[in-house]
Amino acid sequence: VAAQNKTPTRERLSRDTIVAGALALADRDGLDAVTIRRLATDNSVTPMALYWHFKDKDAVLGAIAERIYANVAIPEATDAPWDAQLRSVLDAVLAAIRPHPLIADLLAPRVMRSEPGLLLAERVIGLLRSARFSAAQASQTASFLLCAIVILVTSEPGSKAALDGDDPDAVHRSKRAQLESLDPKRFPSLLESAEFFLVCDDETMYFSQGMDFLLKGTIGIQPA
Amino acid sequence: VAAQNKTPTRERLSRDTIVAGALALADRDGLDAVTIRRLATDNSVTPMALYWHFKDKDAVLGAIAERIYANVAIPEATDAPWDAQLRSVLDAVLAAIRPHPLIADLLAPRVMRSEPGLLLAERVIGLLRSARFSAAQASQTASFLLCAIVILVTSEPGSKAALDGDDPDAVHRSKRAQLESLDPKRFPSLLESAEFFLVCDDETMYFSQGMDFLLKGTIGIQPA
DNA sequence: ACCTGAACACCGTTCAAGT
DNA sequence: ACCTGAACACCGTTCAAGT
Repeated sequence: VAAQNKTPTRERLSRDTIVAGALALADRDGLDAVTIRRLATDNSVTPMALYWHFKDKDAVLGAIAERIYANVAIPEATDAPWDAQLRSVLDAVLAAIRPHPLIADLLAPRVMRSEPGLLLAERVIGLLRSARFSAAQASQTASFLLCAIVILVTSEPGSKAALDGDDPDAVHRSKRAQLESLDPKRFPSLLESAEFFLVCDDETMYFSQGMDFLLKGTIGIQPA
Repeated sequence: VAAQNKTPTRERLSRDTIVAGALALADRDGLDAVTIRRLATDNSVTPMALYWHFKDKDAVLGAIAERIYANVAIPEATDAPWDAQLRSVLDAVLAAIRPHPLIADLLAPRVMRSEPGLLLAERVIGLLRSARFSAAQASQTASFLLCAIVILVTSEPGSKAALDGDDPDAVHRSKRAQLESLDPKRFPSLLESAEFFLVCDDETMYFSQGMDFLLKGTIGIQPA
């Protein structure tokens, strides 16, 4: 039952191998599976060994987040309009987060806690400032935008993130049953849309619409 | 150190008193403080007593979420334009969630898992359908909107939600120190906006702008 | 119906000690 | 520098038993 994903010939423990293993584990079994003791056994080591490489569990989680933010391919600044540049930055963030729906929640609170995340924020704030956003508006909008991309990923219908339980099919069926048993008089619109809470018919559409929303919202509150 | 908030003359254990206590505890000390064993001692009872009233811990958390969604004063349907009505519905959601920044994360994944949450979704979907959104668009936009309000609350700068640690002042100071030690060459915009990540100068402004964003975004993706 | 006692299989973390 | 052993103070949950 327990999958061993360690290298059979283990040299040494390192921050990098710990984080890589933790990320893979979280992507497969969810964040709850990431435990100090589990990481230890996966690396054929004692739990306390991890405390030499990381201050505590939170530091491990922080390192996972940092690794993902470091993976964002922030596009170079161009002379394109600010909103087009913003769009491409947000697209890059989405591309980096999408492969990790199960750990997306980890990311939102940690943007401002790692260099790569701060660089991302710097870029977004800069673009907003160039669009005449005040310092306060820019910082608030920037952090909202980054969090919003996270919820776009986590709340994609039918994604693994929604099905927190162990058996995805069972969760799916029970949700469907619950939705279809609703009173049609009280929940007419919900029943019409029920299936779209369970599966995403068109992922590309879903995400491009989400990004459109974020862009339109940002443009909508742009100071005159 | 341990605050006892039980009624000295304890009659009986009930779902309602358990949930009320859990909510108060979470609002004060955060979600991590909400533990079966803590709730038990707060109610002068054995941990296992709770398992008669709730299936498991998740059911307790679900009941907390339901209680908050039940508190949303959904405004009556009027003949006002759909976007004005949407705005007032979202305002009602915000008003219900704002007092509970520390448990806001609990709410997003649980909208569709309680009657009051489903009623809310029904209402929002209905409004979007009346604005010619497709069934898929409407359901996706509705759940995004509800989650977005949550992140508006949780990511309010300087709110208790951001300061997860025990000592809020210490966290605040360390964050400020970290931000101000950034290289001005690489993080010019961030440094300009630094203080707005730490405190919110104008809460009313922050939330009204956030709601404007959500409305503009929704209108922006409205089908032609 | 409502609650307790004892027990199980987990956690994160500290501290002293080993090499 | 890098890791182990033993121990502490917690968790959620089950299961049989009490009233």
